[in-house]
Amino acid sequence: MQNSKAELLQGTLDLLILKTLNTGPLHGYAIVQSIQRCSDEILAVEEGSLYPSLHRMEEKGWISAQWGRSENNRRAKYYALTRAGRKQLEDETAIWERVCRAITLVLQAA
Amino acid sequence: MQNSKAELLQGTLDLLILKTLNTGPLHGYAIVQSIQRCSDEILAVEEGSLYPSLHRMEEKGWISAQWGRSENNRRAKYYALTRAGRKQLEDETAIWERVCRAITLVLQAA
DNA sequence: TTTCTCCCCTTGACAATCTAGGTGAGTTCT
DNA sequence: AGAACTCACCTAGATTGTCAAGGGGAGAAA
Repeated sequence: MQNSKAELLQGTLDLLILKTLNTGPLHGYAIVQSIQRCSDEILAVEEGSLYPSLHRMEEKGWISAQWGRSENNRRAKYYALTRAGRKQLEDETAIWERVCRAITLVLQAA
Repeated sequence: MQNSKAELLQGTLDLLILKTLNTGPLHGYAIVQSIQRCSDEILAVEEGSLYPSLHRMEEKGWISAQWGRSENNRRAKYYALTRAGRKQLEDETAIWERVCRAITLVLQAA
């Protein structure tokens, strides 16, 4: 419960990463920047959250990793969605929409 | 990550409870039912989550408790929003809307 | 009197995130 | 050439919130 600093909703990080990778492979550092940019600088993913999440999802087979070189000529690990990952992205998106709608309903109750 | 069973988004329980109490004092059992009903049976609050949350918020001064009798003539602890609780409700509602919008933005990105 | 529902509670496990570090390689500045 | 900075990776430990799984008592209903 920080003051007004941007935090993640627990449980949404995997979804955000999967979605970010949906447009093509990216390395970790770029994923953070992409999420931050796409969210209007509201969401800030800490590296201490990012890498454990990436490793979890790789283990589960949702993403695959491959070493390469970044645009800045630095060694970087590129992550790509697998078929299972695309399925997971669909599922989690549906769950998010469902729960988000439910919460909104409660907040709009008389 | 259950199959399709309704879960809470971590971090939203306090908000849901505060909002539910906004219309008037309720006892714990009734809070659960109210959230469930208002959310179209999507959100199910476990008692093992509810009571710790209520006690946390009482400790923080957002709600106050008072023993009474339920509609069914049973002893029940009624919780009511305090002034600080109303403020907290406002704040958390704003944060939710902000973060919810941010996530939606990411999910809608090309 | 047995059973059911209502209503309260706690303990321990678990999962996700954050804090706070650390590494190394390439680039830029002085 | 050396220093400082950025990019990009990583991990250990603490913290937090939720869930699972219990338990108890009192009123109502069978």
